[in-house]
Amino acid sequence: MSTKTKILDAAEVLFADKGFNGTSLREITSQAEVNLAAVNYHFGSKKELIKAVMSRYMNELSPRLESALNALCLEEVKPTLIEVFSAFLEPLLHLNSFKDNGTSTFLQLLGRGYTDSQGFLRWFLTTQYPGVFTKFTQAVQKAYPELNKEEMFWRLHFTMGTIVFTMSSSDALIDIAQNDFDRQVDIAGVIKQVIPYVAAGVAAPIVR
Amino acid sequence: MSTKTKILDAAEVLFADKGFNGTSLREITSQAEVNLAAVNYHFGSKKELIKAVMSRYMNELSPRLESALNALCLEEVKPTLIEVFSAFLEPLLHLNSFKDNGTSTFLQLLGRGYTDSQGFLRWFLTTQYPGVFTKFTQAVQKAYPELNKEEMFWRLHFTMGTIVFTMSSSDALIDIAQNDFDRQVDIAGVIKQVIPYVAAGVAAPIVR
DNA sequence: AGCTATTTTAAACACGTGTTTGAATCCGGG
DNA sequence: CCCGGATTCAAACACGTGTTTAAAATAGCT
Repeated sequence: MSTKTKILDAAEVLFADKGFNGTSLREITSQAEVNLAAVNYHFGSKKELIKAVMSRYMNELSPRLESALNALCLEEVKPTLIEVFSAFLEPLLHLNSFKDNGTSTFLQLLGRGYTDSQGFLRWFLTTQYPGVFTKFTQAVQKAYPELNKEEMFWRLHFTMGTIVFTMSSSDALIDIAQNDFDRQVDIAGVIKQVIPYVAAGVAAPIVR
Repeated sequence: MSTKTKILDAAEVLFADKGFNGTSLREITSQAEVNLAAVNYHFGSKKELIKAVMSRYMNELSPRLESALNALCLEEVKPTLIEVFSAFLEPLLHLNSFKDNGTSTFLQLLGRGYTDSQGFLRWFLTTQYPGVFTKFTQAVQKAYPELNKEEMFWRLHFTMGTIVFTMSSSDALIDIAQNDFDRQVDIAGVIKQVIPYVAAGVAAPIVR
């Protein structure tokens, strides 16, 4: 396995667990069993490494997600919000076959990216992968046309928050749930629980 | 104004903006115009300062919140979920008269506390202020008794995520909203938008 | 094999961090 | 007034950070 890959593999789990600022290059390189300088040699800087970690996942996810949402937009029948959000399920779970715990890791990274480092990652994602966002809002608009632009803006950000925040602490939550309710829970189970929640939230009656 | 207060005042806005790990004691003390060593003298350590910042808000918030939720539990009529979540409104907005931008700052701090520093703040809050959590779950249980313990666990955490995450990036979101929709938005407006969302989410049909 | 470009390595650099120290200063009560 | 505890202050400490350097090792090609 190449040094680059070893670094990316080690970095993504540490970043997901302890945040970008909370993870040092020395932790990453010793976990990856490579020299400290290798990060700057192969990636240039820590910031570029962060982008590379995210890109590896986004390049796997975004084509599948875009085409799933696209299919929804092209159908002649109006989709339900449940269908819109369910369109995320297959692409997200596919990350598990792309990498062990891929879904969970990616969602945790997404959560980190929103809060760490003053949202530079939000800028990175929206500028580098704009297609996902536009397709998504199109799909929601089609499912729930009564929602005006501003209401949709807020509800989609609430949804983003629900998903991202839940997933960024999903490991801890799953632990608690398994202890308290004595029941096997995995990331797919959490996602299936969250879909009705966000769908109902977006579909909430409009107050004006 | 006492040195202790000057430190707390400077620390809370920096913590809210850049996170706990992302804010250095030197930033805090120079903003507060006090000597660097004052933090360790008055609070002992940075960790204790974080706790002190949160406690100042929680001591203001928690009695009002508990009594509002308590009132809801004691009524003989079953409350709606909207009413349960609206119980948060007055206590939260009261923080604005306690301090400039108090509501926004506190919610941002809460968001930071969940993601920064591996959730030691979550431990701090749940152990130091358990009343809020138990009263809250009691109120929700009364409003929606069909929800079993496990489903409620997840939906309350989804709700927590929505609130906390939205608020931790509320400044950025409010900026975007004001530019894109040419409309004045404040933190109270965001809270009023989020209440129907989370109420609908918690009230979503149960899938078993 | 021999040469070149790529990669790895250990060491150092410059800086930022939280914390501690001990002297200087302030302030209230006898 | 003057003493003594509380507070402030500049300085230093010990350590961790991302990055850079230049030499050593490796790999690939003719």
